[in-house]
Amino acid sequence: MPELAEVEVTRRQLLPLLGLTVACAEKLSDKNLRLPLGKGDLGRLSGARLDAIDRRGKYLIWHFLGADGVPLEMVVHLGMSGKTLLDAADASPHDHLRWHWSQGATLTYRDVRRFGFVAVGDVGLGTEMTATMGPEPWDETWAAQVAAKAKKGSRSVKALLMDQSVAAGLGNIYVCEALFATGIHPETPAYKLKNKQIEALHEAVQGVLERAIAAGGSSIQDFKAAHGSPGYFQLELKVYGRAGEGCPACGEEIRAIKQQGRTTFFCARCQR
DNA sequence: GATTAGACTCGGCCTA
DNA sequence: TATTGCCGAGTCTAAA
Repeated sequence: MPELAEVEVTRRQLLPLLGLTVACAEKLSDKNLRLPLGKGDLGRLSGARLDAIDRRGKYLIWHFLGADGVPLEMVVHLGMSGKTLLDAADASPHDHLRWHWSQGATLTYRDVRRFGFVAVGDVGLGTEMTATMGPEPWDETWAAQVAAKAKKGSRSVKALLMDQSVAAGLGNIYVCEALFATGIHPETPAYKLKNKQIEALHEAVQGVLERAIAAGGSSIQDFKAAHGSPGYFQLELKVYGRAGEGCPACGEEIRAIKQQGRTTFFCARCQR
């Protein structure tokens, strides 16, 4: 559940926990996540009341008031395959952490590949961990900030947008989709982009993410019935994962290439 | 030409 | 073989 849209959907799904207190938090697995939890980190959460959950890029920042009256923070990154499950209906060998809350609720952190992590610390941990991150998609200065970085380097627009210090929250799927929506070839050197193109990219990024969040949100409604993963699979992706299919705009075959070790999907006729 | 800082790419982390 | 992400190591490049 990796890119900004999925993280935001996850955040909204977790809001019912606000105001609840952690009875205890436990480790379910000996295996470390990307960052190992410090000894006693989970213990600090016992008796802590959850006051807010914020998102910055793909990071979730949880604000607690500790049992001793001192505020603390928990930072969660879902990596490639991390999920947070409220009152998980099943168990998995990939369940790593569980929080037991007042009023009987439980939250499970499940992560097959373990590229994600959970960290607990003092106030400011979340800010510290996201200090070098670029603007959020709904930041009015997004285009200006991205343009400044685009003019500096020599790399492709795809690589530029994938860089979290340039623009927060974008990943492989939504970068491919936003480039398709604006008709920009993914291998275009970033410094060649016109300001108008970057402004168009900003609009496309917002549109794609808004639709993805809406799709994820609506899929939560019928989640029980669907018994499937919300998000991508219900979202109408125009090019991502569609190599060999016809472009929805012109019918040209959608191509897949590798950039920075990641697959890029695009239409060579629509994107130049 | 040699040095250096910053930009950039790539492999590895994991599992199915 | 593939993969929604990220970071550190190593390489490249522009500038002084």
